[in-house]
Amino acid sequence: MTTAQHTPKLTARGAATRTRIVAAAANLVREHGAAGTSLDDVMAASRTSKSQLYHYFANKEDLLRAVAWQQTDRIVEAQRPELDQLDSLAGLRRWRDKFVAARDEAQNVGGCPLGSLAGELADGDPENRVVLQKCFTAWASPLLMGLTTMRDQGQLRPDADPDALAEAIMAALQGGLLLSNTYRSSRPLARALDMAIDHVTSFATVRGAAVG
Amino acid sequence: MTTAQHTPKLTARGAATRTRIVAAAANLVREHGAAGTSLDDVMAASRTSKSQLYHYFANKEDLLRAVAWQQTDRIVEAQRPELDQLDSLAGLRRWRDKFVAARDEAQNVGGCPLGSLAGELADGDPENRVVLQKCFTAWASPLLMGLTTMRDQGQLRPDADPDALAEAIMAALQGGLLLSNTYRSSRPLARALDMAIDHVTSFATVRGAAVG
DNA sequence: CAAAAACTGGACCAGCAAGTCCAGTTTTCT
DNA sequence: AGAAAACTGGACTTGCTGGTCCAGTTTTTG
Repeated sequence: MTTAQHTPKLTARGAATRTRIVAAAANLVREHGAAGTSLDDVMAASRTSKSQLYHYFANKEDLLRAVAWQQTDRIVEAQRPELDQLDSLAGLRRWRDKFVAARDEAQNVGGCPLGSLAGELADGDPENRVVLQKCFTAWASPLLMGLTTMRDQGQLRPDADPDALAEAIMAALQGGLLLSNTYRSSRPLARALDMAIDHVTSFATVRGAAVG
Repeated sequence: MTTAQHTPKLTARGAATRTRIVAAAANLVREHGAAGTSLDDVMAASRTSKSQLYHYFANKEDLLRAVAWQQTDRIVEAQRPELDQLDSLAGLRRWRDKFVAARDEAQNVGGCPLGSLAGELADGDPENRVVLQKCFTAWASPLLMGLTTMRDQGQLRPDADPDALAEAIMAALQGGLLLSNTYRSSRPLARALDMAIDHVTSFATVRGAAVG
């Protein structure tokens, strides 16, 4: 992904410091949520000082936006092996399995790092929403491409709308993660994703069913 | 719904005060989220004092749990006309339409009041999760009953699992609301719910299709 | 009608939050 | 080399937060 930020000129050391800050903040946000993460925590975890934070970021929300980018990179990167072959029903199912397994490994604690960020940031600065939208789009992009390929190859009927399908899958994913976190069980997520995949399957042609 | 709390003995005035506090807190939480709502805000909005808050609630989380109950009541109550006839595909679609319309009326600002509460409370006191689970269950309950009826009446195939269907619908709903809030558009919600209803439809019998 | 219990108001506190300031060091550029 | 710009540390300020305390009033109850 490498979602480059518009950071004009940075020394090697400066860039490293900035990266360290964002990484530390991302870890904290993943564990305690955005509101539950103080700048002091970020300072301690990244071994930096207040003035450095404000040297690299305008304010906390600005830092949080950078965290959103980083999370997106991280998520997309972690799922690259699966996302890269999301061009068949079988590939979609592998992606689902990996996701559910990952949640179980994390004992279903903590929702989607991007989803919780969205919940806390979406009602703030309008700039936040722009960033979050781009993050979701970036995340869904491999999904969208895979679905488009499937349709173009004739695995899905021509009337299948890859855009609508991808968006619905993302919704199922987010909602599933929220419920799974609340119930401390991967079951809601699994059911939500199964529903989403069944939905895609309902657009499959004979050929698509054979491939998938 | 009337999810009664275990409030031992309360004077008429005391009960009124308590209700006033919860209602005010619920409004604030709906607008600014749980973390964004201070007890001072609640005091001002409910015309009460600190000591009253702590007379009726053990601490902020306790108040927030009461808010979750109240939100659930409110949600279920608001949708009673539709939820009561959720025993056909047509009824399900009416419910969907009402929901999407309501979101558009609210200009898609603010996510699900219960969903955002879940995001912020689920990782705190374990008691929080118990309450949230009960809230989601209460919300999904009419859905579950409707789907069960549909299966028992032969509108859905015997292998349809009302429990799984209801949970998947809730996930689609929550995820759809999150994305709709982020995109300030009801489109993601509409697509997610359409997917969910299509999923139910895929279990419909000839008879069910006729009724729905 | 009194005493007990329920209720109320608001002053107060300690801690922590984001954000500011500035004096000093290191790196970069010419 | 030497000035400018980038970078660094940390003390400090201001405001708010959840939570405590207690003195006083109202309501309930024996």
